[in-house]
Amino acid sequence: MGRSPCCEKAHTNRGAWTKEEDQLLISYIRAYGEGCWRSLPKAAGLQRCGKSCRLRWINYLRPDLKRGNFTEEEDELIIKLHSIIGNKWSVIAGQFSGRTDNEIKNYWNTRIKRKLIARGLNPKTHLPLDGSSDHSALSCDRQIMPLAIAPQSDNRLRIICFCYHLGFRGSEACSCGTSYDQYLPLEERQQA
DNA sequence: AAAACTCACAACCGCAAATCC
DNA sequence: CGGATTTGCGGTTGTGAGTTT
Repeated sequence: MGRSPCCEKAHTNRGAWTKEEDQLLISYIRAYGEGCWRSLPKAAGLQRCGKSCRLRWINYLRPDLKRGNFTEEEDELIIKLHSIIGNKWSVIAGQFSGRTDNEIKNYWNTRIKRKLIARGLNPKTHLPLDGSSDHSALSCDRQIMPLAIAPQSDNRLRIICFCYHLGFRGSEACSCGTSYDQYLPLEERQQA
C-alpha cells in the first residue's frame, strides 16, 4: 500500500512562488495563524501542497526573519556548533534568532565548507586535511559551551552542555566540566 | 558580445518522528 | 495498541544572476 502522496500533484503549482501566492499565504496566516498545513492551502485559496506552504512561510515569509549577510561571529558559531553536533541544522538554527535551518544549511554548503577547506580542515570531521589529527580536542568548547538556553523567572540563565544534552557523546564523559542543568546568575553570564 | 562556468539560494523529495484516531 | 496521517528535517536539485574566458 505505502504512503499516500502529501498532495494531489496534478492540481498543485510547483516552482517559484508568485507575489499573489505569497500574499494569499501571508494574509491567511495573519488571520488564522499557523495551523494545519495539510488543510491550509485549500483554506487559503492556494494551489500548493501544505509542505510547500510551510517551507515558504518558514524560510521566506515569516516576519521575524533576519536575512542579510552572516557576521564573522555567526560564521564561527556555526562552525563550532557543527563540529560538535554535525548536520543538525535545525538545532544550529535554534541558536540564531531570525535564521532558518535551510538558510544555515545553504550557507554552510556554499561558503563555510570552502572556508574550512581553505583553513586546511575537513568540513565533515573538522580535522586537519593532511591527516594529522588532534585527539585532545574531544571536549566541547568552553568558549561557546555551555550555551544559554533561556532566562529563568529568577533572573538566571539555564545553561547546559550540548554534548550531554544531545547525546552526542553517549555515555562518554565530556571533559568540559559542565554538569547538565547547571544554572548561572544572569549578571555573571553577561560578564563572562 | 556571447558562451561557458560558478555561485547562491529557493524549492522539492524522501524519510523518520510525532501525532492522531 | 497499531495503523494512518501529518509534520519536520536533511539531502539534493533547479535555476537565475554574476563572473570569467
